[in-house]
Amino acid sequence: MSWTEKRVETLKTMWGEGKSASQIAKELGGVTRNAVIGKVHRLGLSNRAGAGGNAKPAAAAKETATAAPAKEAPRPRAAKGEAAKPQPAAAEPAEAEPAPKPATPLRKPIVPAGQPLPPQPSANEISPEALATVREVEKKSKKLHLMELTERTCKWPVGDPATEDFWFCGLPVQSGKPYCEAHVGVAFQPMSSRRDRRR
DNA sequence: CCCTGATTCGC
DNA sequence: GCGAATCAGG
Repeated sequence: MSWTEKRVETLKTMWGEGKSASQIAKELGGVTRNAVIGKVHRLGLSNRAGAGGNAKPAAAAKETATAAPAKEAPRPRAAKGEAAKPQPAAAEPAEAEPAPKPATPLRKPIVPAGQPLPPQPSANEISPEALATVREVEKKSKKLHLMELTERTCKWPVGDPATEDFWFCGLPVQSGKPYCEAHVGVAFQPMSSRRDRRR
């Protein structure tokens, strides 16, 4: 497919209407959203500024270069069958989580027999609302076992690690975080009403 | 995971 | 000029 005047017209119109590149591509057919975006840029209307006068040049000057002139990153674009992969490799999500964890680290779910149970993160020390939510979610939890956890399953521990009544939430995690929405909510609580247990 | 636009560069 | 691949963010 080529960019006939008619197609370009449709593109301009839709883009002007705020339609997404993928929507436009779908409408036009025979092109991908990349093609649409590429065309949009070439037409100089990337800014979403309706055709005509561009009152907002912007575009350039981002935060890429910053204040490090000495260390210019060339970022050679690997193309088709050429060049190697300068990619820094993906990170290992299963390990190392800087996120504030509940009282029970999932480092080692196994608990030596005869040990006092670690405080249940879902038990005390959290707001009533959050607690209620967690309780709710626990019902829906997938009850996954350690080996069943993936990068995108909630790793919130539920139950007694020393018994069979132990599993991980397993619900879909919230982008990035190690937990599902509900558990992120309680895990990232700004410690405050953390009333100390008299002890 | 889904999605979005932005950019680069071989073609 | 084109657009896939990639990057970057939601």
